[in-house]
Amino acid sequence: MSITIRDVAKRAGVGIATVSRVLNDSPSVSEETRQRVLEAIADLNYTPNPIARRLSTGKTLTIGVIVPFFTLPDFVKRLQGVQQALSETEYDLVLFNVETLAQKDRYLSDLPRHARVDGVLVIALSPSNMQMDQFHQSSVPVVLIDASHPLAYQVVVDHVHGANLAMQHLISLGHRRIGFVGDHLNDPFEFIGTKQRFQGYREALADANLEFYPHYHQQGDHGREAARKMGHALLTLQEPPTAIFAASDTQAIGVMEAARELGLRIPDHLSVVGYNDIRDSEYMELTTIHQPLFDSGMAGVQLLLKAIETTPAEPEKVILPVELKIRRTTAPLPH
Amino acid sequence: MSITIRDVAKRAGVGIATVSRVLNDSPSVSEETRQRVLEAIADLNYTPNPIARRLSTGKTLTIGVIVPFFTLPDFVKRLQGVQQALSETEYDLVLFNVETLAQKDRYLSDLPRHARVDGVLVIALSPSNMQMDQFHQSSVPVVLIDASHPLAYQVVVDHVHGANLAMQHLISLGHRRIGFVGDHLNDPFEFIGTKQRFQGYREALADANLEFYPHYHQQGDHGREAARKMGHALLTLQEPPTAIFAASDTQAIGVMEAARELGLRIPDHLSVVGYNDIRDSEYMELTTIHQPLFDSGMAGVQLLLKAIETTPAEPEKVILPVELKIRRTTAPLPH
DNA sequence: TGTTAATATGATACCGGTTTCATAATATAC
DNA sequence: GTATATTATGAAACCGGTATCATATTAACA
Repeated sequence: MSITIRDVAKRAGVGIATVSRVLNDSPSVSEETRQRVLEAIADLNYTPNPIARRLSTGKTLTIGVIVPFFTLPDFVKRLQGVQQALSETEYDLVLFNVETLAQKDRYLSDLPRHARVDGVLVIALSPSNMQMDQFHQSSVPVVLIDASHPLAYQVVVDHVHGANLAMQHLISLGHRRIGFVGDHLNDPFEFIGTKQRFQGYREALADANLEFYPHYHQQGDHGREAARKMGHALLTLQEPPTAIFAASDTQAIGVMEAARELGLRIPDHLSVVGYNDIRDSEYMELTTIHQPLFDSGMAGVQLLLKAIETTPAEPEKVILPVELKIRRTTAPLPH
Repeated sequence: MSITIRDVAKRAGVGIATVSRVLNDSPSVSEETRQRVLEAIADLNYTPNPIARRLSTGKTLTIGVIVPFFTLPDFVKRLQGVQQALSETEYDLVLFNVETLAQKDRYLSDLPRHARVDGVLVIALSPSNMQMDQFHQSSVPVVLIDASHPLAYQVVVDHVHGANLAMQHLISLGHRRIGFVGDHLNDPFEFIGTKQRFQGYREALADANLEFYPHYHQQGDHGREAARKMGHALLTLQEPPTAIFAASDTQAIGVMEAARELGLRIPDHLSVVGYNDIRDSEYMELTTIHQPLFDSGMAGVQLLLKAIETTPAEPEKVILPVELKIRRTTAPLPH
């Protein structure tokens, strides 16, 4: 059917090994022969069959990316970084979207088998010990982005620190009654960011000798609407908080909507800090913690490619910085 | 290194052909032999190498998906439909993100070669005649989603009709001065939706015997911020429109922001209709044209798989319906 | 019971590349 | 001018599956 290396060899009057050498830029081909082969390749409009190459070399030139809820802006942004970095290489990106725990387990168990991919990038999901074990046994490198496992390569952000930054900012503005709006702490996917942000919230309170009031802590589904309800709940307490730290910008926006509905002006009556610094945040002038979503994807790819090429002994860990972006949704506590 | 079919054959005391038969559920294997082979497979923890299988069968079990700006909500939603549909099959999804014309051409030219993928799904990008030709020559099926080419399988939405619905709604409410906020008509990517919506706008005006005022037509970059500026421009005209049809919900939101800034209440002072019915729209109670983004992805996959399996003669075209969703951003023209 | 049909199975060619290894041709050294 | 090192090249093995085809075994039938 299609043109193979043997057709080219025949046409150029050489052996297939020579054609292969030309294709792979081997130095030991005479200039004359090389030209003849290149001509035959051009004449026949030949391109090597990548599948055959993969079988023969044992490399799939493919990276598997496992990502949960890939329509959510945070994950999309990370995925975009991954995509961008991979597009500059010869690797293909195979996408696995996870929306259920069953899918998570399925992909994490399937991918190390069969040598389907040369490496796996996992976004925001932490594999079990058994799953990590399978990766090691099949010697398929894994890199976790915003997830953790002691034996894995990781690209992480210190969300405890990020939450601390947000809280310190509010505290330094004089706020003492600070609410927290976040995701369910017992989410079955166990996103590490969720727990870490809450931990940072509590740490910062403790460091400032402020008591933790459980009713200032709201947890719920992710999304603007759920956050609006949580914000409403906080703001209609007998003694409402004067500032709210939201675990994501999306949730911060929900909180601000709740405030608006209740006739509270931001930042005059209520200070709000978000997290992630998504696209909309700058536009909405939201004070937030910038986390390098896109860069985390890029860094993950770099780490993975390194692991694939050199298979070093020690798993590496890259920690990316967070940054407080002060905009217009926070202000000193009025007295 | 890893375990092959030959190891299994040896262990089970059979030939490799028999193991292959067991793997592929061939009926002509005695129950006893089958059990012995299955046992050997389990003992050795064997899984067949998919690359070898691909080379041998000539099927890659892989679908290439070309999508522009895959972080934009509309495209993500379509992609999600594609992903969902593919996850129920044995096909892998290889993602190609397009952000420049060069990338578009590169992917559209590369993918038909080499038999890298069994089929290609193209979202919102229309291939050139030459590119379609290459697909035909290499007999790699293509399906276009929300894009067009006379010789391709297509899943489309009639945006002319959609725009007409939006306009008829506004006109029936008594509006006569209706602005249009949309993307650049001469966008180099030539998204068909852009032109079609504008065409629908003009058609509806003509049908209602309303004149088209060029200064009521704003075009600009996609995105909320650009739309806000366009909205501002329209609303500060000497004789501003009483209603605005925006080519996307994101843009409609921008327009509404402009209105708010100018102290105009919606829908009392200004009616706004969007397009797409993205997630936020329901929440914001935006009157909009619902277009089945997710479903278009699913339909595209179904069409593609059919094309791969049966290679029918005639390219098929699936037309998905649009629907006007009347919510709370449109009202009768006050007099 | 002999013959034919049906069933089960293994040997082997094949998919289209890469890689090893032996060899022919040429260059260099003595 | 012969011996040796270097360079260029092709034949063939290999990657790990699938598929064909010939054959051995068993069942069905006259």
